[in-house]
Amino acid sequence: MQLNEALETLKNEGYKYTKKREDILSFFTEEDGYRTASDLLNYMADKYDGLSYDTVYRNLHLFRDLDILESTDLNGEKHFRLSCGHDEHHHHFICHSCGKTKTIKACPMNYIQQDFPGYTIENHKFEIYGKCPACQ
Amino acid sequence: MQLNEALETLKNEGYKYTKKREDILSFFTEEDGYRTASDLLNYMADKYDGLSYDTVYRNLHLFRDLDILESTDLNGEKHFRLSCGHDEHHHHFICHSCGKTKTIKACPMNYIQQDFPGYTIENHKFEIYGKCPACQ
DNA sequence: ATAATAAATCGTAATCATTACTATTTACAA
DNA sequence: TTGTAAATAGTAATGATTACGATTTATTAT
Repeated sequence: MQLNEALETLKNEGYKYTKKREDILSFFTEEDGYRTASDLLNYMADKYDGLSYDTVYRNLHLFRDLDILESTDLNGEKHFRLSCGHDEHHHHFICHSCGKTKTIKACPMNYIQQDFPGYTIENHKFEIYGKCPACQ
Repeated sequence: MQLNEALETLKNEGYKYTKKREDILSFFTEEDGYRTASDLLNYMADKYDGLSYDTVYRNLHLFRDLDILESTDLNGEKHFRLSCGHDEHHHHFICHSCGKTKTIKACPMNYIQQDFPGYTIENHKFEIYGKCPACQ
């Protein structure tokens, strides 16, 4: 997902353009990997004095609802990254040191759907955690 | 993991027996599935007036360190269940309505270890979420 | 261009889960 | 039964997140 594409999505869905929204999106297009609300607050603090929590969280949740961002729970804190929505279904290795990810193409769900008769499967999570080569 | 086995582990590791610890363990042996600290507090409140947060969290973490319990992050809240440590490696379907689990025997890690040269893999998580037959 | 208005943001407080800490109590070993 | 380290109570602090009235701003209609 690119910055322009994300801004386009916002416009198409009837949301207003603000410089803050562009900067939030820039943060995620520049940063490659999972980042927290607090990472974003730090980044934005350089440019804006007294940015509201409300603004940060409202936009993070809006962007996630619009599939511009995706999120995962890590150590009791939500982490966000640019959505991979357009790519084919996959999962992530996540470096617990730098937050960067590597795509896992294999998805175990293909093999085991039939093992759950009577169950409603709503979603699933497959993540590998460790250190990437750069963080060794 | 049974109650007696868990109490035995505590004793062997040099921890003291208390009725509160037994009751906490009973909660998890009676309840089959993932439960939160707050679920446990509710259960214990019936028997103990003014049970301390410290006691609940300290014991939850102790039990997890001793592999009596295992935990997972769900909706920004830690959920605990009896450990499946002795069984062969597996994962869980988790019912988001009642917290009960179903074992998933297949583990995708077997297929993809070799796709991460230069990476240190520390752990992984594979969970399926949905509704179990009883909660439909 | 200007005014109207709905959306976005600010400033701040509230909430929820979790952690921390001192004083007191208790299990257990000598 | 007494000494001691461990466990707990009572409560405050912390960190992430949510909430909300007041104010500002982007966009639409005039």
